[in-house]
Amino acid sequence: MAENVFDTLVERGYLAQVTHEDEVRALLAKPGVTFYIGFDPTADSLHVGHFIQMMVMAHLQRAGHRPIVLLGCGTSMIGDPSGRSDLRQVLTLETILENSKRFREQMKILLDFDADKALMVNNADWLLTLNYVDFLRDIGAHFSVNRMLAAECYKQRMEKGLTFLEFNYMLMQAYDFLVLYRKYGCQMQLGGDDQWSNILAGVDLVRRKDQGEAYGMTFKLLATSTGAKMGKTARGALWLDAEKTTPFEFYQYWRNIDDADVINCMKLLTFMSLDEINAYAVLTGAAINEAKKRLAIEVTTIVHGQELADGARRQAEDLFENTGRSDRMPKTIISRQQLSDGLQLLDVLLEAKLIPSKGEGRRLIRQNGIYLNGESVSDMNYQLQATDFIDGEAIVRKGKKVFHAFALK
RNA sequence: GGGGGAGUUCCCGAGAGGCCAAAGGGGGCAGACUGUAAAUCUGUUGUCGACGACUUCGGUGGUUCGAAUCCACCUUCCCCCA
Repeated sequence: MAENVFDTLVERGYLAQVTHEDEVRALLAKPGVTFYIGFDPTADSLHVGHFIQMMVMAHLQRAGHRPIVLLGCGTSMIGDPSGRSDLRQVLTLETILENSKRFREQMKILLDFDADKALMVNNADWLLTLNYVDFLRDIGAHFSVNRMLAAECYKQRMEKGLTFLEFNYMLMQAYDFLVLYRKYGCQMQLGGDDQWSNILAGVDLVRRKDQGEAYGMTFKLLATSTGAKMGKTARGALWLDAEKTTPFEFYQYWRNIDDADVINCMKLLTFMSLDEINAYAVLTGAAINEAKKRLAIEVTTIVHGQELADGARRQAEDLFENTGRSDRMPKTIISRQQLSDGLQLLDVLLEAKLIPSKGEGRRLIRQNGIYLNGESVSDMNYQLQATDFIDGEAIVRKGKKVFHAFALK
């Protein structure tokens, strides 16, 4: 049954705001609509926030529409002030271009670029060569500063201060839409809900300049049931790059998600059918763990592929449900010579980066947070001994969830 | 261009010559309880050869027995006026 993809997006809970609900729904009923989402390459990897946007594009592409991924190398030179309380660090063009290469690769995770079924373009191609006066007369004339200042996205910045550089960001993004409309017949701009003001500006501009049929739509930002931003780890964002967030860490993030957020995440981050998801929604208590496992394997498979996802899942099972050791766990090699010379446990932990300092290590030991082969260590000056290596391996656990193997060579 | 204010530890934010490694909160980490969840409670949160020592309060110099606190210059940010 060919359902309207617009309804799918609504049902799965992506939708936040639409400029013209009825028209957009009618437009998306028939395949062939070209739409775009912009991504500013301000970091060297995409993260889960971008992943949601990619999921939306994938749903639309599967329904026969044509996505344009707009790499914002030009806009990154400015920095989007929307919803930010501080000035973005100014990046060099070199960094931006390097980042955009990675974005380009990661987009292929969910989008099919064969035979122009999806396009990828870069706004540096038209923004960097703009003539200032021409641009002001042609585009700037259509913007009301009064309206811009009233926009929600600048609220925070009205208190802390906003530079003219950043203030121009909205014009750049609006101009992007106009360019894509003219060049590719792109009719819709999508984005996270924080982009609503910028998207509206673009829709207005296309309508004013070309009397074009332009529409905009935003999607909810990934948030927990309590409203906090989701996708944060101790070391920053939850990245899609396996070098920055390992598949195991990635899997574990979803495996440990709040009960209240599992179903929502399934809808937003996997392609599981709503029927199937609803079957998980009835679970209560400890049974919800089944839903978390399913969520984790589904998302990890999409992002890292089946092989790595399975590896992550098995590592989790080995560590938490089975023996407490895994062939895949992080490992540090220790030589017999080092051991016989005398090895302080604290030094080794530091070396393996399980602790950032010895002070932290001592605190952990004092609070019973370090385990050697399953036994809590209480001696701060503990020296590793040959008997600690069972089958040539000593397993250290920090807290409940961080495992590390030390192998004797 | 003129005037005023501010930069403190991961973040917010107290401190106003010794009692300051610096209140309080948030966050983080660990423990208890659990279901690898949440909530709650407890402890902890600069570094090290650790009842001591060393390095931190935007930067550089200075005053002082002693400076996050006083002075000078520099720097960044904010506010008001133009």
